[in-house]
Amino acid sequence: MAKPVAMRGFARERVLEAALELFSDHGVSGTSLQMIADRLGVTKAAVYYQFHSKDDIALAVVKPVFDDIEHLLRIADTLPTTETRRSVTMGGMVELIIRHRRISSVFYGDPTVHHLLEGTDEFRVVGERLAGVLLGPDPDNATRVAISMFSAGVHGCVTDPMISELDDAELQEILLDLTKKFLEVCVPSC
Amino acid sequence: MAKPVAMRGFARERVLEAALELFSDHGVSGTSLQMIADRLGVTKAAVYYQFHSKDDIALAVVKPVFDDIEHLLRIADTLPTTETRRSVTMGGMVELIIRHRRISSVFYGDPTVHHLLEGTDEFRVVGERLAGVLLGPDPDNATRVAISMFSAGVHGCVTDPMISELDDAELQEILLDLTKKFLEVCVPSC
DNA sequence: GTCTATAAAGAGATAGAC
DNA sequence: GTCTATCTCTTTATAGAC
Repeated sequence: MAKPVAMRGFARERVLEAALELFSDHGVSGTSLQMIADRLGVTKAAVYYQFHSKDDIALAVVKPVFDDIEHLLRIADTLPTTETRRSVTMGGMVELIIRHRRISSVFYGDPTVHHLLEGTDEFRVVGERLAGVLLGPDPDNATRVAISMFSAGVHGCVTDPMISELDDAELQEILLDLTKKFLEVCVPSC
Repeated sequence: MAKPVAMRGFARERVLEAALELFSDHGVSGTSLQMIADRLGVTKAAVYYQFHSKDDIALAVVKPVFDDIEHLLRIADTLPTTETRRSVTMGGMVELIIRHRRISSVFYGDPTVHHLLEGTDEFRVVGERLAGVLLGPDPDNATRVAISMFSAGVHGCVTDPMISELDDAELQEILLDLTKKFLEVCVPSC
């Protein structure tokens, strides 16, 4: 007899939730399948039933973020000018990163995950499209640096312990304001 | 007969150099002593002769950065106002991070290293003093977020592959300019 | 100061019982 | 779908020869 639909896939979600917490505490390389299993009170074999490898888990954890980025890029594609595409994408990224506050910081800057994403066409392509929209056509060096600093800054800031007391709404308001000012002053072509 | 002074400690430096390259490619957790030994063409035991543990290597790699931060903070301590202390420290950090371009990015945001540094009084204290100078007395939330974004942004940007073609001098010029503008526009108390 | 050898623990992953 | 048990490889780290 099949399990009710409402129950199906719950174990998978629990693995992802536990993995996310551990990844963000210890990094992906610093997290073992044993640690994930222990946190769930199950054995490694039970985890392997849900995912074929540790890489699979890491990719499944980040997937929702890339899905949202892709959605944002589809919206940006409908906009008429380079400038509006860029500013809408930057604002959208801020909201998106805060929505996935725990996830995005885990993966931005983690070399292990970087290599994993580079080796996964689906994700690499999204990253390249995002960079294309943020940089615009023929970006000069100052623009490149400003965009890089913005991206790293937002990702890094949302999980900075110094900031952790701020709730999502408050953080988003401040970050959107900073983003607007930053864009006006620091990106030459705006 | 003792080894000539000019030779002493060279093996140690070679270990640190190899470790730095591997750490920046694979993260600290993703790098094993075997990988370090292999890159040097020696055995693990030879590495263990120079350092008692992997943590020791990681701490020795970051030490020069913290030495320079401490030097910068001593300079900042001599300045009269909160604002000059902050702007001089921010500019100094930009130069310092570029000077240690390969090192600093490895460690900023790496959870393994974060825990290691938190557990080492010498380094934790420097980090706290730095945060104190950058934040100033009684920082509001917007200042906290701006400073956090600045720190993460500079660290993340210097090793962004998108930026890697820029040489140190060019990158420093752009980053110092961005820092100045950012400080004027984004930090409320300035 | 660098080696071989090895211990002891933990990693990722699989097979097969229930 | 979850377990026990196990395999194989790698890890950190030490002991002792040279």
